[in-house]
Amino acid sequence: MTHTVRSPVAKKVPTLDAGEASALRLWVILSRAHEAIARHAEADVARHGLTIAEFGIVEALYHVGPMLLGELQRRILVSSGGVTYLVDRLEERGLVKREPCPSDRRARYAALTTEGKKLVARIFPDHARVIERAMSGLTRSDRERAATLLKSLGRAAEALPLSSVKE
Amino acid sequence: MTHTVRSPVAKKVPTLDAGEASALRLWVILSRAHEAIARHAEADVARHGLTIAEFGIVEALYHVGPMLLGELQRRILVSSGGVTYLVDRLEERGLVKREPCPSDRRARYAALTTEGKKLVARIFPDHARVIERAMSGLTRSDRERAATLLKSLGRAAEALPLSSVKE
DNA sequence: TCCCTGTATCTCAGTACTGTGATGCTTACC
DNA sequence: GGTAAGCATCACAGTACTGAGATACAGGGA
Repeated sequence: MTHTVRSPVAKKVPTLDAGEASALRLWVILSRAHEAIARHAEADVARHGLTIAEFGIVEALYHVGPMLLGELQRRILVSSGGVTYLVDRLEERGLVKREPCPSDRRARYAALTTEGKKLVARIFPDHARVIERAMSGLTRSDRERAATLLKSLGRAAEALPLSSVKE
Repeated sequence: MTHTVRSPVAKKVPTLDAGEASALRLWVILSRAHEAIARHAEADVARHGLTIAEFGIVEALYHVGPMLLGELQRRILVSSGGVTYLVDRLEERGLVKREPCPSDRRARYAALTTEGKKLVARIFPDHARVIERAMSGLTRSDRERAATLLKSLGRAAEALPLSSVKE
């Protein structure tokens, strides 16, 4: 994914125009930046026995209140089986409980238990500090510039259908 | 991770200063953007029976030439067991072969087979187009702006030691 | 020469999911 | 009022890795 190619086979990819080159380069850099930040986030939540996805759930429930499992699924971007699995695990640990939805008997809420609320209240401030520290490579205004750009990028990519199978 | 909080428990996190808020917000946006692009990349390489990590390996070998397994590991950011696993799989499919390193008998090179080279030559141009399409939310100059910002972000985060265990 | 420390790769059990398909409840339309 | 269609949830097999140790070699010093 180097785009200043120095290899003997470089001539074989002459079809790379400047737009493609900038896209590939950004893809590599985006991946590495995400990976680097994710490592910090993971290491932090792992200290409390949580994965990133599990933390995403309890944090969402903490800040939004009880949510339908389907809402959680869309929010933290996991598969349908994934939410079930994650909520099962959090329920076993006594951090989350399931509750019936009065208006739709198909659906169920996930909500934090008292213990779950205490846990999030205890670890969230530290987590925020860890993320800020991990992001210390950018000033606050650069973070906002980056956020603006990445928001456009993400929104467009989410809206775009995956390129269909050709073979 | 909403930072304009609307929940009944919002008062419980008053310790979030503006720097932390911008960092958390960027973390969410970065994750979603990465996830959205990654879906396109995955869907594309999956058409050829490859994962992103496997594609990363053959692409690196294509553009750089034979590499030590350790070099590959650092380049595509997987664990040591991961490189072994990935190269094993690519070797089984006849895309990659291992070769001894003359100067160090512990080390081994991975190199593309003829078939591997043909595969990359065939799929890389399409892949570049898929990535560019996935990135169509940003103009070329915005991509470069984003790349500059993310490079700083990633470099700093990689250099920073993971926050140590406190309990 | 013989350690001793460091590095490269491999092994393997374990993990955190994903994807497919089934099930049960609800709503909409005949 | 029956039946089909649509969601939300669940069960389970499969997958792509990770992480911790084991093994083999390297290189410098006593």
